[in-house]
Formats: sequence, structure tokens, C-alpha cells
Amino acid sequence: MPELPEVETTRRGLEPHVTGRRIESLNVRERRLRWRVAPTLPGLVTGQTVEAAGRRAKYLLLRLTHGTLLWHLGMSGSLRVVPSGLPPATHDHIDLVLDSGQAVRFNDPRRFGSLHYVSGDPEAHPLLCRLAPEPFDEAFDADYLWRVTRGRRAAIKLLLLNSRLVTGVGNIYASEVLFQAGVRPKRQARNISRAEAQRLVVAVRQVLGDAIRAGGTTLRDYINPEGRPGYFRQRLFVYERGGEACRRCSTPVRHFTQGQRSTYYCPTCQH
DNA sequence: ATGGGCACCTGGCTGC
DNA sequence: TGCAGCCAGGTGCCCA
Repeated sequence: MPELPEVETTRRGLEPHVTGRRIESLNVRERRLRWRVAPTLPGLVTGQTVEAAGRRAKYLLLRLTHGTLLWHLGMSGSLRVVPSGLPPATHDHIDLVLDSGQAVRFNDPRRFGSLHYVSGDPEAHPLLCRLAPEPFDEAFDADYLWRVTRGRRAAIKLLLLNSRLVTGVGNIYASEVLFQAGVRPKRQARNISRAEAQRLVVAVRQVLGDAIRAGGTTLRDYINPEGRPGYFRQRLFVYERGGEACRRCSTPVRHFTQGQRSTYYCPTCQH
């Protein structure tokens, strides 16, 4: 699913439709998501107004009058804005019905997504309080990445996927970031040089930023709130391009498994 | 504390 | 055509 660019694209698509809208109801047709959706949730949010649509890492934060909805899209989740009367299709698990006659509809075939309501400071929630700084925050810089990689024997790619250390980078963009930074995915994090840490930070921002501008990456089923796919796939340098020519040097792109996930890299461009 | 592996799900594709 | 096997944008948790 969605990595940071897809969640951010979703946030931007939702924002004009939800901001200032009153919640008429929350219809939960399937509560068995990553965590069971609390039965009290509809009663808690009905009647509140959506004040803003925010994002923290891959979590969407809908700030309400008295609290916050924490929405995660998991691997296969997506949110669409639909007319509130539209009959639900398969895997349309939740509707957030607004006073505009529209509803935010959550579809998630694999049900790895989640929905929580937090009444206090959302940053203090257990799911958010240990997350690394946002990639576009100034706290995420070369010094930071240098510091958190020291003494770490884990492969740098695995470290990029660890949300306590780096946030927003998922499996597609991890390979892309390492390509752009010229760093091999198997390198032990502790052996990354200062200059490489700098290049990685630049690459994280560059790749995620470019992907957001392209509306995210659609591999299979990701769609934005208007029901449209993202267009970053055609700009991927290595992901899902095993055996194909590197776009920079024509060497065949290599593919292997790391931590039970696919990794792609160019043996010539990355060291 | 760190690292590795598993689990949670459904669906699409491949190959016999 | 049918079916087994494998793979997929995430991440919390358990164990060594």
C-alpha cells in the first residue's frame, strides 16, 4: 500500500472535501481491521466537525472538534470521496458520512488498515509517540541519520524501513532512495559514511517529494480520493525492474530478498 | 537494546 | 478449467 507519498496524496485529496464539515455518522460495516474498530467510535465522532486533515508518517489525522481520528491504510487501503448514497462495494468497510452529502469511504481488501479515535494529544498515542521525525522536518538531517546508524549491524535498507528511525519510507521508496544515493542495500548501517548519510537524507526528500508531485505510485490498487491512480511508477529507477537495464548505466538491475521483502539495486551505480 | 522472523488478510498471477 | 504456491505500497509483537 501506501507509503508516505500515497498517504499525503490522499490527505490533499480529502482536505477540501472534509474541512469544516460536520460528521453525520460513521458506518462501520467491517470492524475486523488490523485492530478491531472500537464499537464506541461512531458515537464519539458523530456531530463533531472536521477541523483539519493532517498526516504523521503514514497515518492520516483527521482533527475533529474534540479529538482526532487516526487512519492507517495498511497495505491495500484507500479512501475515496463518494456520494453518501452510493451502495458499498466489496471491501468498502467504513463510511464517514458528512453534512455535504458526501462520504469518505474506506476500502481495504487485506484489512491491514486501522482506525482509532484519540481524545487527547494524538502525538502521545502509542502508535505515534515513538515515530522518527518527519522526513521533511529539519530534525531529519545528515547528523540525525549519522547518529542513529552508528553501531547498527542491520542492513541500511532495513533501517530505512524502521519507522522508529526513518519515517514514511516503505518498500518501494527504500530501493529508490538507495539507488539515488548510490548506496547498496546490504551495507551495514554502521558502515555508512558521513557523506553517504547526507546523500541518503537528500535522496529521501527528493524521492518522496517527486512521488508526491506525481500523485504517488500505483502498482496494483492504490487510488486517490478522486479514484485516480498515481503516476510515479513510470519514474521508478529500480523497483520491480529486476533483469531490466538500469536507467542510468544499462547494467541489469538485480533483485533479491531482504527481511522477507523484495529489494532492487544497480550493482554498477550503487556501492 | 537489537535483530530476525512471524502474523495479520485477500486477491491476482503463474505454472502444472 | 482447477488448484496449489507465491507474491504484494505495513508494522506490531515475540523471542533469542
